[in-house]
Amino acid sequence: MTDYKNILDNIKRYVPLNLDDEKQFTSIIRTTKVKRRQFIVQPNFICSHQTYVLKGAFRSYFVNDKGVEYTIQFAIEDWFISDFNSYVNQSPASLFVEALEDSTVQQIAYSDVEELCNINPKFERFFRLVAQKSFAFSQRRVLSNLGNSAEERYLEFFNLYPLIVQRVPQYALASYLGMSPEFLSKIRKRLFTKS
Amino acid sequence: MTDYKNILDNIKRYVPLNLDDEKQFTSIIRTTKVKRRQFIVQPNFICSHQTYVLKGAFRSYFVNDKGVEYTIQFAIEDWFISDFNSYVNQSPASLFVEALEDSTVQQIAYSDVEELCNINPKFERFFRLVAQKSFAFSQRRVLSNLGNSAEERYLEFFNLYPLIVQRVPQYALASYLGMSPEFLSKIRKRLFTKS
DNA sequence: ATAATTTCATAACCTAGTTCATTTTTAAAG
DNA sequence: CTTTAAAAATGAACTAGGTTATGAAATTAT
Repeated sequence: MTDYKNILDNIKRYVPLNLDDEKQFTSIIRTTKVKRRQFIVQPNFICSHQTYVLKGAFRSYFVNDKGVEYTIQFAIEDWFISDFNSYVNQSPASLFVEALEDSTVQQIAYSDVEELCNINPKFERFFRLVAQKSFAFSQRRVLSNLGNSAEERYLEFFNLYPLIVQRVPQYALASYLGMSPEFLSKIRKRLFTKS
Repeated sequence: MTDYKNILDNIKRYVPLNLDDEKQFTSIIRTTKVKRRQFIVQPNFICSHQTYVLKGAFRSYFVNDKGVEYTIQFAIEDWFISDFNSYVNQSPASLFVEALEDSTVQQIAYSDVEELCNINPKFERFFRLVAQKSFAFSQRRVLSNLGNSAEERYLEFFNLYPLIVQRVPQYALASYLGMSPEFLSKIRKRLFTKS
């Protein structure tokens, strides 16, 4: 008995769906469980699916040649995650996408999505609106990285996503915010003793 | 006698267009000339158009409360530019978009674009693909900012966009790359005297 | 429970990049 | 042309944040 309500509600925030539309969409969903520390995307493999998080938490990250990690995205309930560059170009991934907790996900394959978009413009529209929103969001992150100090970036993130801050390891958050874990620790101490 | 070939070719890199499609699209284009230093988008005004650069150069940037500028994007011939966040949400802009040279642009209004997408799925698809590509690109920039030193970021940009480097003022490039103009000057000297 | 492994905190030292002030060069506008 | 303004170069003093190292706490697995 799989639960499609969450993901359908998510889509309906962008486009109205009737029962046929819903059936079309759910027919391409595959629900899976993923264990903590398991990878759903790995470098050099093509990221063939977009993953919707029904339950759990994930992060995507890049590892450079010196072994340093850079977190690109977190995803908890009701978020999509993937190596988006690999997904849209169907080219080899450069990121890891790893479960931070035991999770349940709903996956949709690239080819199914493209076909669905072809036969039903509502979904074409949905994915356009999502991509546009994602792009606008990413630009805000670029700006935040350019214009804010480490402490300001942490505070901004904390205010936007208090739930994520509590759920992900500190080193992962530091690597998302563009600072060393030691420095994030220092910032937190400073803020804590101040208040 | 306006030239629509460039912008149509640009679209046709993503979706095939027949003569009717082309007419539909060109009917919503408005061509204008913009003088150097003129703004086509300003903070607090809604960014009602997307702008395609037929001839010339632009940059979009944010100015913080201390008056420091942060460049979000450059655009030369065959690029689109706007305050995308303002455009997609039709909310007040936070960026300036300024002509760096005397330019000719082709603009399309938000409402026309949305209507066009409604009546012709080809354009819905085009804008989806562009938004997806833009998002993937922006994520790569985030990663470059996180993982590379100032010199590496400059070299990466130089290799990708040698033409832009030659055309835009150095302080604007520095503010795009996330470093002070003084430091960019130092980097260039270092690289120049080395080779 | 308890051993093993991750994660986090703390501190001393270090450096990439900033800031500020001044000079030189380049480009815009009469 | 020549005047004026904007942009770039240079260098000295400074700092935000990184690096390295070590021990303490939490989690996780046995």
